[in-house]
Amino acid sequence: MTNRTANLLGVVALAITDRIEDAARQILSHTGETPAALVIIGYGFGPSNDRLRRILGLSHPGTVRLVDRLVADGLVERRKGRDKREVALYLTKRGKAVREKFLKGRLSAIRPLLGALSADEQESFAALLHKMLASMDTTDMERRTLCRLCDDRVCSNCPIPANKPGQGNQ
Amino acid sequence: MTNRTANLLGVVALAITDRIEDAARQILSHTGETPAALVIIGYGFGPSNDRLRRILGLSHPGTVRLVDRLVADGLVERRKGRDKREVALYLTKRGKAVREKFLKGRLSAIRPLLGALSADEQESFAALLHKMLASMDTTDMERRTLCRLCDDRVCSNCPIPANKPGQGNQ
DNA sequence: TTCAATATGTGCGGAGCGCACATAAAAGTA
DNA sequence: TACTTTTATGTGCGCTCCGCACATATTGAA
Repeated sequence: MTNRTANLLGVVALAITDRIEDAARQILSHTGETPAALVIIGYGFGPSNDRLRRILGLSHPGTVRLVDRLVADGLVERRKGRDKREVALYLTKRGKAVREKFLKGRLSAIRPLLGALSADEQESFAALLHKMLASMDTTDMERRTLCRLCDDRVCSNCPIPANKPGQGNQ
Repeated sequence: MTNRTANLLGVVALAITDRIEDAARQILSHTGETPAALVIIGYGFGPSNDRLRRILGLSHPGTVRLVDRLVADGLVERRKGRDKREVALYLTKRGKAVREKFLKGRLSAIRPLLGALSADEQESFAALLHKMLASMDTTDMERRTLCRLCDDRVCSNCPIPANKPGQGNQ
């Protein structure tokens, strides 16, 4: 009964995204793709507006306005990019702190659900999740989109590495 | 490494809700809690505005406007409730068809991810999900909120039954 | 009968986003 | 070099979804 399993997975997914959104709301004053933007920019490679847009899956103007809000909140700063056209986005000190808080909050929102499983069960569970993710055939950009809320420091042996050799850091 | 597992689960949850939202967008002309409203009302017990509100986790005015949109689209009709105050919400024929389409689309959005697992693995996976959900201690209303997108026809042995004996159907 | 509780609805505004358009810079082409 | 296309950013405008404050009608309780 794949459908039964699919339905259960749907419930867990909904429960978790609800919880993560709640956590984000308590930390940030903005919702939508704001936390994702914070995570992506926080990798420190200075993404352009356009690069950020592709990862978040937003329209271009939507991304500009999102960055506007982050700048207004003092979380992000626009620096000069490689071109005179491009901007390069970086987190401010405060932005880094908020990002940190969100990543912690996200894991804290998820962890309780795993508490019901024994250590062994958690291992099997992780292996199954890993297998599911590894089997998705996605483009490089889609992988970054999937991982737009990830805390990469706890993601050892990432099943969907967006960084292929020779591509640099993001 | 609970955090690693939590992170993996977060990615899968995000992937699935993204896919479900995409599916919903192709079927409905509205987003947000609209699909959930359709599913809940579709159980046919004629929920009041206020009851719907509590399940969806929206404000009261937000719910009124949501129902307004559904009525305008010809998916929902407001009938007389038990009081002269209450309304009783029911799906129209078209509403039922759209609900059906959404539920199918939702499962279709989730299923591919399970395709990577063998039948045995799916069984174990379902058991683990079941255990996680069963362990959550939630109120009756929170359970309905969790299950607000569920297709209850494929959910045999529900880990979080919102219907306790003697409570009727929803 | 008076007052609180319950249920619905409205006026208004804000957040988040997309479309159409404008502008600047870089890259390609004649 | 001059012209055109592509790339990257930003603006004007409006839409959707939603919440707060407020208004109204009905029910129940004192």
